Amino acid sequence: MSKNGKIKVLIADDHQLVRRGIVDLLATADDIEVIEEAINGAQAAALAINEEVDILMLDINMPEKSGMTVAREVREVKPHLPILFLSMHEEPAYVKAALQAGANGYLLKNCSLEDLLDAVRTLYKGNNYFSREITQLAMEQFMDGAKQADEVQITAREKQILKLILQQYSNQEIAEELKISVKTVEVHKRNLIEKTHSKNIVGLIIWAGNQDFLKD
Amino acid sequence: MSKNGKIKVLIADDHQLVRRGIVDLLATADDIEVIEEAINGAQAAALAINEEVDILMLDINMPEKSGMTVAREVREVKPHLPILFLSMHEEPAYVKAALQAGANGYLLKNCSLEDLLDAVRTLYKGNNYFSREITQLAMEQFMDGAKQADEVQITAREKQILKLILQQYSNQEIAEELKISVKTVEVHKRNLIEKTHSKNIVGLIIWAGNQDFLKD
DNA sequence: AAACCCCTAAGGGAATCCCTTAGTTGTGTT
DNA sequence: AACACAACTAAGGGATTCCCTTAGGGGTTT
Repeated sequence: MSKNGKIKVLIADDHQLVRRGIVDLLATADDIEVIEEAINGAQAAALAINEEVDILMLDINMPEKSGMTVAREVREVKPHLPILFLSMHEEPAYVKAALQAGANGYLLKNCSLEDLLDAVRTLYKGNNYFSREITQLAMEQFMDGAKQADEVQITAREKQILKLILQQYSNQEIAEELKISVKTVEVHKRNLIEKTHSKNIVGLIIWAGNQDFLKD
Repeated sequence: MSKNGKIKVLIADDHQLVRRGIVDLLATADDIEVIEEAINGAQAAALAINEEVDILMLDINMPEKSGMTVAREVREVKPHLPILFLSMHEEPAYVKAALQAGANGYLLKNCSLEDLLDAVRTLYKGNNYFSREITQLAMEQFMDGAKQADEVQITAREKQILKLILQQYSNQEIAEELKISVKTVEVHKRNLIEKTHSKNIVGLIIWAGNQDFLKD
């Protein structure tokens, strides 16, 4: 905490209007102050590591470095700095990725102003804060996740083949590229479709579109 | 214009933080006032039609009704009301869709505060305003668009079939659903793949993922 | 060693892809 | 009215992929 006793917040978001909204809002709280604003991931990581900060508020989609990457980097240097993700996405994939990156909180951008203040204060106390929607989501996943134990595990080979599929390679082209038989390619493809509970390639492609491990 | 001579703005955005940012910003200009805020598309359309408004500021992605739909509806009743789109997306598909819906302006959410004020005043004077990035985009498209004349025109039938494909229907299932021959379904499928310059279904599905006319 | 997963691969029938050809309908043009 | 044109329909036929079954080799876990 700084000399004046306020919670020092670093905001990273590439949208000026969003930053503006947050800054103005936090200004209304006399126990919180925004000390820095970052407009991209690289800047966010640098500031979070070098400056004295109590809370790191991160947008997920940023140029240079994604929020996930920033979080991972900061975690290595300052493992106890609370990181609050602010995102438009409530898809499970995003939330899970954020948690794996070490998030202490995850707020949707359509949250209420009170939620945001609550989140900052809660994180500052060392606790986690997740918005209602995310908590709800986690509960649902937990519920039928107990039965499914899903989570779709893709092997390295399958990932490799999936990437080629997404580049519109035919089975034969994939076979040539990887120097294996067309029949083997068919098997991998089929396994991918089954693992993702798809009915055919279409389902696989749609599923792949919602995965972020392919976008590295 | 209202009695006090200020430009009356209606803001529609489902993210409270974004609305807050815009409202606070516009409050700094003494020739502009925000008279209404809508948190979804349906509300935005109703307010824009029934209230006295000078500028309609629309987010593209909103629950209930998308910004595009709102714009079209408002256009029918008030053809001269300036509509300013505020979006995170600078993909050509979004910008084109906005223009077709009758946009007078298109701003990216990472625009500067001055840009936003400029945009409101320019639209109020009856002119169009597009941010630098969008203008740039339009110029590029215009340049090599002269050669390509692209724009992918999908027929109603093809759209109908594409939606079924995306639901993982097989050719046979589509044929039964639409009461046509499997051979005909194959033709439509093939035409879709060619129109979208895809090599196979995979390309079509990926292309479809970037289209928003399917998400109505 | 047995059980298990991953990668590899083949056989064979069903489905889809890909290319060609073509009839019907509606719409707009001359 | 005659013509052009695009959309929708459909079939034939070879190439490719899908789908299911079976199966061997290599690596890890129990």
